[in-house]
Amino acid sequence: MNLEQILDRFYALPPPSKTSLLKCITELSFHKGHILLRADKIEKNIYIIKKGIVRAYSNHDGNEVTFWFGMEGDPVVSMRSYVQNQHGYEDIELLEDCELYEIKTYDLQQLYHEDIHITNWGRKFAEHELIKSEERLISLQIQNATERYKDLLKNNADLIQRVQLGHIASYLGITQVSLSRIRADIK
Amino acid sequence: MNLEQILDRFYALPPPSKTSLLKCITELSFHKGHILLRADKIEKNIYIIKKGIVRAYSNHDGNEVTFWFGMEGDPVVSMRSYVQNQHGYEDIELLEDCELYEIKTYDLQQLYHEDIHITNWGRKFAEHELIKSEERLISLQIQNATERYKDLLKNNADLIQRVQLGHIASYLGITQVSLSRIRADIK
DNA sequence: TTGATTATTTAACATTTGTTAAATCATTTC
DNA sequence: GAAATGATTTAACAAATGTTAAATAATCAA
Repeated sequence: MNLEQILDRFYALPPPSKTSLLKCITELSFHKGHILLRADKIEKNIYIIKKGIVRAYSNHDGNEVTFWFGMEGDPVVSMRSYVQNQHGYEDIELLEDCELYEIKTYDLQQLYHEDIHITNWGRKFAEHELIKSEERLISLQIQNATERYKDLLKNNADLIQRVQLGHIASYLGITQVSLSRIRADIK
Repeated sequence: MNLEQILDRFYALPPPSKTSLLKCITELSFHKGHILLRADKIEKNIYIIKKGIVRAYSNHDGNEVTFWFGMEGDPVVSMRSYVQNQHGYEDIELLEDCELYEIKTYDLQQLYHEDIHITNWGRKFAEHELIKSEERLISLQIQNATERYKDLLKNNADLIQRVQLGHIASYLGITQVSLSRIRADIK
């Protein structure tokens, strides 16, 4: 998926606005294991994944809890930095070598006050992320671990291939031992 | 809290823009037990609570799961209707007699394409809701039920006074019996 | 290829949470 | 205020998930 297609997914920008937005964006890449965003920092950039896979995790008295995965086309954002200019709750680690688009938050915020199309793009971007967050919240609350794992198998089969099961288990809110049991049961 | 204060919480609008926005808003009230939004409908309005308390719940093979409470100052929105013009996942029920501000979504969307200040208001509104959703998501995944109940006690003591414990238990993702045990334990 | 390292599964037992039913407490209505 | 209804707690047992440790499988580097 190329950058313009990704940007259009949120909101179709007229060409001059798209040009302005593209000016804030650069490409870069990092190796597997790199920590892209840190919980204790106010992050100055947001990212979109061109290639690769990442996870967001939070430290909870000693053990890491993975609560999000990002893949090709997904935005990678410390929301608290982006929205409230405060440090966030998550570290974000690259689980593969990644190619990323980087957007400087400051430049983007400037455009939000100059170009109503880009403001609407930013609005749709947040709304899009909000829907995803709500859907995940409801699935966490309504489904049990087995159902959530089956959903993941159905909708993100490649994720399970590309990410080690310890992270998947943590994402599902269970231990790795429990996930092994679930996998054995549904065979 | 009056309406202007509530609107300003998301984004401080210049007076002419605020006037435009206020034109889309009317007041109304309903009695306890009224179903304000329905999962199977595309909702045409969004609401802000002036007075009262509501819950969002979803039906999962027979039993209701409460996944959100709204109180004074909170927006009440079927996000899937508002963002994607599709029916949502939740019914919303009034747990007390309520006074509400009603905003016609269609009028608001018009303004999003006419007035950049209102677009920024709408952007901040979504971003604000996104942060709340992410915080809840992380708390659901990181904390156990006892910790979440203690947090609720600390941050929303009045909620526990105003809402019956069956709904609170469901919101915490446990049974009412479990919640009773937790309450007995932490005494 | 082989040995070392890392990831995943399995087993045994402990703890937590769910289920059902009954008991207690609170609220409403006549 | 007594009876009836609804909400909450308690008890006993069942099911699910966690914990620890060992066994197996997969991957990597010399």
